[in-house]
Amino acid sequence: MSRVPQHGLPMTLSVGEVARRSGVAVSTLHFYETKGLIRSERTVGNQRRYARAVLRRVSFIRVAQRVGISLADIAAALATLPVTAAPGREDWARLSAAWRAELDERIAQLKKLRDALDDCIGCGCLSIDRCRLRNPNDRLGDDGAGPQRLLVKK
Amino acid sequence: MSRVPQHGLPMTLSVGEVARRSGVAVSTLHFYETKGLIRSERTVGNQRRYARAVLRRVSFIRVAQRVGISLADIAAALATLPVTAAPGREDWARLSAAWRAELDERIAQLKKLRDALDDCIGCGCLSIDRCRLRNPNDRLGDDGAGPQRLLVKK
DNA sequence: CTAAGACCTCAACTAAAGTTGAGGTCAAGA
DNA sequence: TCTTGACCTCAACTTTAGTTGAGGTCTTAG
Repeated sequence: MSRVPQHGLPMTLSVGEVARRSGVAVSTLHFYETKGLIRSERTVGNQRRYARAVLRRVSFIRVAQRVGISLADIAAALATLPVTAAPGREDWARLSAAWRAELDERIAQLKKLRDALDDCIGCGCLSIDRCRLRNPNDRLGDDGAGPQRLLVKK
Repeated sequence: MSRVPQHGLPMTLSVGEVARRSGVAVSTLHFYETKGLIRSERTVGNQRRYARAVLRRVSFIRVAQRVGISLADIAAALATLPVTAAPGREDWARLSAAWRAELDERIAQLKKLRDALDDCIGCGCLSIDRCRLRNPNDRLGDDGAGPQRLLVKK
């Protein structure tokens, strides 16, 4: 594979190795690189070589995506990491904490939604215009004058 | 606005009325129609007229989208509704129950993720290759031979 | 009757997140 | 040396969920 120092860990990883270890496609790694989410050095032969830390970044990216955060936002968060060598535990912890807040919010939203749905199942009220699922701010039903507000805020 | 029978409710809604009441853009309603998510009759002058029930459908669509369900899946669910006039409460209730299951699953996933993150904040382990957040199946860390499995299953 | 505002269609455009392919280089084993 | 598999770049294509605009019709209040 690659030249390995005395002990057993290759110093750098090729794009294929990163792909295999992280589970994302090579093309995706290229893509992430164009988006500034990850970085690589090049060999004399112009091939990418990644520091092992890239695996952490990729993991972070996938986890964050899974929570529904856009690559742009993820890039912004990653940009707050020191560009210098290796981010410390506090760096990751800070980001983790930020994601945790995101997560908490999303969970809370989903729960509210689910509880509303529960009510709806009982009463069939998804078909009732004043349903609080549709109109969570307790505004009056859809025959009122104003525009109806939906949960979706986009 | 439109000709209204004795009592006060317009029988049908124009696209603009639906847009105002549902909070989605006219172009979006057109778009939903091309995707078969909603249906309309036409006036002699070729303008769309919607049954009031369309508001329910649109609400349902937005709520489902908010939960992260694709329009295609929503369309499939809506397709199980009777094409005949007005879906009854049981119809909506059935769909609601289905969504509830979806929701429950998503909430559970997010919670698992959050709990893992909690651990990570304590130990900074997002930077540690064996982190269970990255490797939830308790496979061994990233120096093992095989590909690393991520949470993201896509 | 006429002007304004709502509506119509259709095509083109956008953005996100990648994937696919063509055409060419690099590295390593037989 | 030769060939195979991994890499490289760059452009084009894909899907989802819409939005925007051009060019034209309807409807309604004044």
